[in-house]
Amino acid sequence: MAREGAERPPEETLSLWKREQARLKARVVDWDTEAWQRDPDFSGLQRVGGVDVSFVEGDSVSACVSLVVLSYPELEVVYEECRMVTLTAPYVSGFLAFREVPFLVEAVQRLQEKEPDLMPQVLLVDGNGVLHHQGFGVACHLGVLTDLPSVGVAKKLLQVDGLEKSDLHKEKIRLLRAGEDTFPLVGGSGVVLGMALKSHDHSTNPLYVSVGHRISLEAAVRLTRACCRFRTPEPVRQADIRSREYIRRTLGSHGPPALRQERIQKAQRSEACPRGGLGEPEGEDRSPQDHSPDPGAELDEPSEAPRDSGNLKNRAVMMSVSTDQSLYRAKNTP
DNA sequence: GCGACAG
DNA sequence: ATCTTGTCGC
Repeated sequence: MAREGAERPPEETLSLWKREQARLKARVVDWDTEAWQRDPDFSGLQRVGGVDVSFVEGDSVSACVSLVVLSYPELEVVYEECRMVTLTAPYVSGFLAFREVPFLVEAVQRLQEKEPDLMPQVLLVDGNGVLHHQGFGVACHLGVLTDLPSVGVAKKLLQVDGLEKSDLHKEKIRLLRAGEDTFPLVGGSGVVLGMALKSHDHSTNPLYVSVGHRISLEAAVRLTRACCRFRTPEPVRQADIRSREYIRRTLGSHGPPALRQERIQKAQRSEACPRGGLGEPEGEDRSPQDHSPDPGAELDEPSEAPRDSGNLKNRAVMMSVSTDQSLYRAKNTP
């Protein structure tokens, strides 16, 4: 029973969502709070988390939420969890968090219960941080609700506050050389909202990095860069790969019958070319050859004093942050 | 009708 | 997000 896509919520709901974003935005800390963030080599950083949500084709409410934790600097997966969920809110640009964040928070809570020692010291999130309509994208949202440092890594530019894919913007992209180049994304107010980062020598489209929570933009970009083996940073990439794989394993024998045949042929084609090249064909990092070698508190008054995000005492803070379910449930037309 | 549109 | 085909490079 693949339920059909949810419709756009009424203005009343969007209004409530905006208020919530404005309320939580006050809790965002956009500077470094951890010692490792200031260290040139990130010494002290040992665990980087990544989250992603993949969807079941033909079904806009069934999805797989995955949370992975990679060791740093090895970037090897030390924790992984995939879980099927039923989304309650539709996707509306600017309100991605209301669709995904409740499940991401739950994933972090389960990690806290099962393997507290593996709690990541920072989360890389697929989406924007402060580079957002209300200055509070999904990366900020998740960061604030969990009180974990977080970074927003988007694959497409969200055209907000004067930012646009103008010819000038495209020209700046063309000028990015080594796979480490960046240029600032300056909003209309003159504030730097994020950085465009050419994460890979052979990738055309840059990543759009912005502050999520408890980290400076400088450290956020440096960290993202340090986590990139391919175009997308490994934590996010691994979360993506594994959530997709989970859906394949789970719905492999069922799912949309009409599409199964092609799915099989695709799988066979992938196996035909086991080793992939380095380049990620034109911006996207979804090519069959893209497989890497292995398959696989009260923050009301932010203090300048660095806190250890790995300190489990802070996790209690997370539990205290309410996630009013009604706010994350789309009220569609009666 | 046209442009926008994180995931 | 998801789907698609081909193409380049090692």
